[in-house]
Amino acid sequence: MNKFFQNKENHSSKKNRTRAAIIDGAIEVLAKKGFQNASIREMTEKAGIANGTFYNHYKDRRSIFDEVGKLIAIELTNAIEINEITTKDPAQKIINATTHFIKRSVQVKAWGNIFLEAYEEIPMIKKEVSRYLIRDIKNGIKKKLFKIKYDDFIVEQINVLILHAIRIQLKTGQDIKITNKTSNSILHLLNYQR
Amino acid sequence: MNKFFQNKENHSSKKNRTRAAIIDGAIEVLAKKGFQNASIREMTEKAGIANGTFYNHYKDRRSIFDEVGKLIAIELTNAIEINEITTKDPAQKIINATTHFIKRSVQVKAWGNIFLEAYEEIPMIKKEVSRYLIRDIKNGIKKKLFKIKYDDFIVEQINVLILHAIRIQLKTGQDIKITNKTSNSILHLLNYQR
DNA sequence: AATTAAATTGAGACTACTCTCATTTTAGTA
DNA sequence: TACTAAAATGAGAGTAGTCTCAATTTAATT
Repeated sequence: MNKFFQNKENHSSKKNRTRAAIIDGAIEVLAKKGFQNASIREMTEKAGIANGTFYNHYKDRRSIFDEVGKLIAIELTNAIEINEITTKDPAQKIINATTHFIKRSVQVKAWGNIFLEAYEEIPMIKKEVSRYLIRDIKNGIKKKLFKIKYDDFIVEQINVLILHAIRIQLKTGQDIKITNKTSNSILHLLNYQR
Repeated sequence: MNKFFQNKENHSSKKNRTRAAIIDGAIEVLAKKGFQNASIREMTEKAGIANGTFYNHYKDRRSIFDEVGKLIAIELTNAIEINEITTKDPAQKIINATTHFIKRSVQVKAWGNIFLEAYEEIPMIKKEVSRYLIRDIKNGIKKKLFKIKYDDFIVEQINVLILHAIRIQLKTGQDIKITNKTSNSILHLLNYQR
């Protein structure tokens, strides 16, 4: 089992270590079974703790899902931050961010799968992953590169295309062509003047 | 309860009438609870039949979901056929079909909700609802109206935008502006030369 | 009307969970 | 080391379903 969040808490309090174990267990089960079929029993089994312990830390399945979803959104957004490029071209920035976001989501399959399910369910996630996109779109519009008026709906449409690229690649394997086509379509939506 | 499919079978055999009752019941429950939480118990209650009767007609929840999903896809595609316009402009045809498809999906909420869930799950649905779209796209490319190469992936992207428009309107109410923005984005994806 | 075939019924055996709580164990502190 | 507060435990009560099958009812046929 991937102990990503446990490893972060190795030297933290017992409470935090147990929470992290639950989180890692939950990620495994949520990714494999989806929210509705992810039982708390199986999460605690994977985490190596007793069933009842779960309830010392979380109220129910929904609350662990919320926490896991947010943590994953933050980790995936990190992939954007870490790989940010120095160009001033907003189109380039968007393509770069999109590419790395998709790449990471597909490489860490459990994250990708949970992200797909959590995106519509947890409002904070939409915000978290849209930050850079919104900044670069507004910038591109100001520079007259994108011949559109700014509109939240177009941001959502772009997100939906990104989610689709992730979904496909989680199903049929990593494929840079899919990501490139997605980038291309995003620029079309933004009415990018080449 | 909406008895749409039962009404079609009013003068059919007992077997067909019972099946139709199960289908109508299942639609109600699937729309309200989603696939995973739609119990067969509740479906048969709504249908006004005994629990065990379900199993004379369907193997399990998945098999009724498949049938319902396909029936709904066909009904929604009907909304395209019925409203087809005579223009030869493929762009117009696509916008018209999209508009009516979204409208119907949003008006019959149960259908819209089930369609959203079934689209990725049941391959036949993707095919069924893409038929007209593919025809018009190919036509538009031939006429040099859409400056792209034909690609199944772009069809999927368009579908994904349509699904998104439906999802939003099921959540926040019918809104022609959302549909229009979606149509506009579809033409952008097709690189439509105005 | 009698017969047979088809369809329906619902009790109940199974399965699989959620969540609580009295008890035990562990960690941190004096 | 002894103490105490925090955390973990897991048995079990409660809930909610799936699916089967012997018995019954209904429909169709002769």
